[in-house]
Amino acid sequence: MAKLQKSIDKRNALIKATIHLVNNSGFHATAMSKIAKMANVSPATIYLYFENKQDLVNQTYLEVKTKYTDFVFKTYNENASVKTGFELIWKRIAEFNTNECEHSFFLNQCNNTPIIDEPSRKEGIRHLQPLLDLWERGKNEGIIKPISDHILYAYSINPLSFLMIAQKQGEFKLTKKHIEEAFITAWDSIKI
Amino acid sequence: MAKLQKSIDKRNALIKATIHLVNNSGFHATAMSKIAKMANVSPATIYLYFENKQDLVNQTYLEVKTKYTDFVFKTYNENASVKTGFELIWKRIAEFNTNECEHSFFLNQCNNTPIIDEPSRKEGIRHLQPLLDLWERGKNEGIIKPISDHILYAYSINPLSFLMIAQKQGEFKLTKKHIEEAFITAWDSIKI
DNA sequence: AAAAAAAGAATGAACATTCATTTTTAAATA
DNA sequence: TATTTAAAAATGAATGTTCATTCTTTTTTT
Repeated sequence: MAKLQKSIDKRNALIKATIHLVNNSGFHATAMSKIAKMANVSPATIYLYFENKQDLVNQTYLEVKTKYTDFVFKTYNENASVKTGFELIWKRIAEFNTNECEHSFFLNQCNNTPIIDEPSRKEGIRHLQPLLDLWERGKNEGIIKPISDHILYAYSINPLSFLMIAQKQGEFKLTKKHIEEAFITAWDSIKI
Repeated sequence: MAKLQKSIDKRNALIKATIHLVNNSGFHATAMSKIAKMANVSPATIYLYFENKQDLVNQTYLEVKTKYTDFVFKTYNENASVKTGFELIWKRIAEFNTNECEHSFFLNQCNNTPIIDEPSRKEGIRHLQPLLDLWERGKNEGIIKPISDHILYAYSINPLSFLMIAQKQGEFKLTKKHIEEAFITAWDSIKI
């Protein structure tokens, strides 16, 4: 194993452990020593890869968010119709929420609590720019309601996060049928 | 001032301080000594009112949740039509989210993170029983989509929480006009 | 003056981070 | 190729701080 690879493996193990522990106990209840143990390194080693605990969580957040964005737009095609384009993106988001539940839950926690530094979180929903552009087009074509992107997001995308959390908490099982119903509901909420 | 009243005042001050500090720093980053200072009591005094920190937060959660539910159904009338009934409840929830932002944010944090004991959180959306009953009626009348209550909630109620958080984070200003647009969107998402 | 409530200081545990050493790596030399 | 060696990486233990909770004393109430 090459030197660089080994380092990356260790860093990845630390990030994975951070996600898991922060998800289940929260930021401040997660001790560096526990993260170290789960990643099979010494606590001191963490500080070779990250400045401090806050830096570790900030970097984890950025990494997960990038992974999310990449996944979501992987299959997107700008030439599709507004509805088809929306469906492509929406279904990928749903897939990410279902299959990468830990990542998804972590992102949510970061977005809804004061875990993360303001600067790291401040970007808002701009990382979904292609979706915002699609909505813009939809508004121009008279297909999408002429309302704030935040409201469009709140009604068509954010509900998936709630369903994912409800599922994690065991209140609810998100089946394929539910996903289909949810998509129709999402579209009904933003279409004219 | 009667003895009992004084105690209640002190307890309320503690709960208020807890909400404020947990909102801005999270549960584990909020020291009992800071809560005490903000409530103008000694740290030791907290333990006359609450068993420990976890108990303080659990009780705060239950109290805020009760306040929320009471507020939301205060103006509700079971005899109204499904759409009117929904509007009555929805608008009250929106009002609570806007006017009692601190309470609302606190509830959200408790629902989306591992702050709260499982038993305290486990109730799910059942505290909104009159709304669930209304939806049941709406489904029977063929007015509301015949889908899971969790999905109905995710699309018609939960978005308000997202908008409230976006507002708190300064990304977005929730105006009266936005509220109207959001209501229409909520109804569009669940009506048949 | 006895009981209840409240206070501030004390205690002990947990934690983030750093320190002093050891182990590993890989380049240089034979 | 085998051996040496200096640098890099990793470690476990130590450090100093913070914090929840408790203890002892003081203040307030009745």
